[in-house]
Amino acid sequence: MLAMKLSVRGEYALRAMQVLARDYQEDDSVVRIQEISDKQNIPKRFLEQILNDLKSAGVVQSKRGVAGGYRLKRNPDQITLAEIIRHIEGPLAPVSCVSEKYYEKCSCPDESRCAIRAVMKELRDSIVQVMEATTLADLAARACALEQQPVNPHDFMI
Amino acid sequence: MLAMKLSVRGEYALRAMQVLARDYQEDDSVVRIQEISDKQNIPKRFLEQILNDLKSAGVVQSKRGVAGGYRLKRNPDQITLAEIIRHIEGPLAPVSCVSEKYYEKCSCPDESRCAIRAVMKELRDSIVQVMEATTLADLAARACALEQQPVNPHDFMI
DNA sequence: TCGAATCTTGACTTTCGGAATCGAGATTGT
DNA sequence: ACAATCTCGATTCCGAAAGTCAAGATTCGA
Repeated sequence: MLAMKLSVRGEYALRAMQVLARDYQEDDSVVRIQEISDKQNIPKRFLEQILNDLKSAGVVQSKRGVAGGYRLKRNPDQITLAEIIRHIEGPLAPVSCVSEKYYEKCSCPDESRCAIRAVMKELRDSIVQVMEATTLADLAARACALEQQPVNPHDFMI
Repeated sequence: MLAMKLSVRGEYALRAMQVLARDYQEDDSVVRIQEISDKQNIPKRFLEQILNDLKSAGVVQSKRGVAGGYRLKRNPDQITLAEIIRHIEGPLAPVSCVSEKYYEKCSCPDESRCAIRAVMKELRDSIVQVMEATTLADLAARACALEQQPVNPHDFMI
């Protein structure tokens, strides 16, 4: 019951893309869906849906048949977390009356003078800031760095 | 279908608290639930629930009977948006594996070395930052300022 | 050419929580 | 006493998220 949470779907998408980012090579090597599913504990059928969405969004491409699988369509440093989440879940804005492209009127009496809306816009900006600034390449790099470290759960216990 | 959205419940809570903040006086004047409901287009019965939650959370207090109603329990500058949302909706973290008080293990293979988690923690921090920095007094002040301005929808069209 | 491994597509089911409603009760001021 | 108000718990309603399924299309290797 988190206030402003990412859906499971969105989380899976990020985790799957992280796998592809780490396996990314210039040639056209692909990763099987089963492998992603195994590595990340994601239900395979569900993952299919997600990868399909990301395919039509132009984030990944696929290869069918026996040696088939998925790969990123662009270099990992050209794909931001914001792009992924926007395709999988929709706008990043916390309320739809501050969304750029998916604006919807809210039920408050005077939106143009709504102070809450002004604050929500600030919030939106700082969310977008983080998500646009982080690319899949960043993610892969951080994952590598973390792997070098000794196991110490408390390092990341917040 | 917003990615990291506030629930309607949370939005109503903020709007209701804004009303109380603007009406706040040192004496113990109260605002009827009906009045809040009217001003903000919030279903009355639903608002009752919300105000009750905020009452047991110590944010508002109530007075029963004919001249009854609600008022803030503390000065508006002592109540942050974070506090309200946390009581109404729960932790502000985008994924529960980065929540301070409501931590839950996630399904990823190695949480202590999860790069996504590290980014989500950053995101969490910037959300918390905005929400803790804003008090109901700020909200009321901004609302006042906005009311002085001429109507110009595009000023706030994002 | 056949068959196995893989992606493709769309529909389907299930589960769950958010949103909203309701009724009966308790309290207070006049 | 009575009317206005808050109080509390139960209940309904609904849609979306999460997960499942079946049949089909494509590719590669034997």
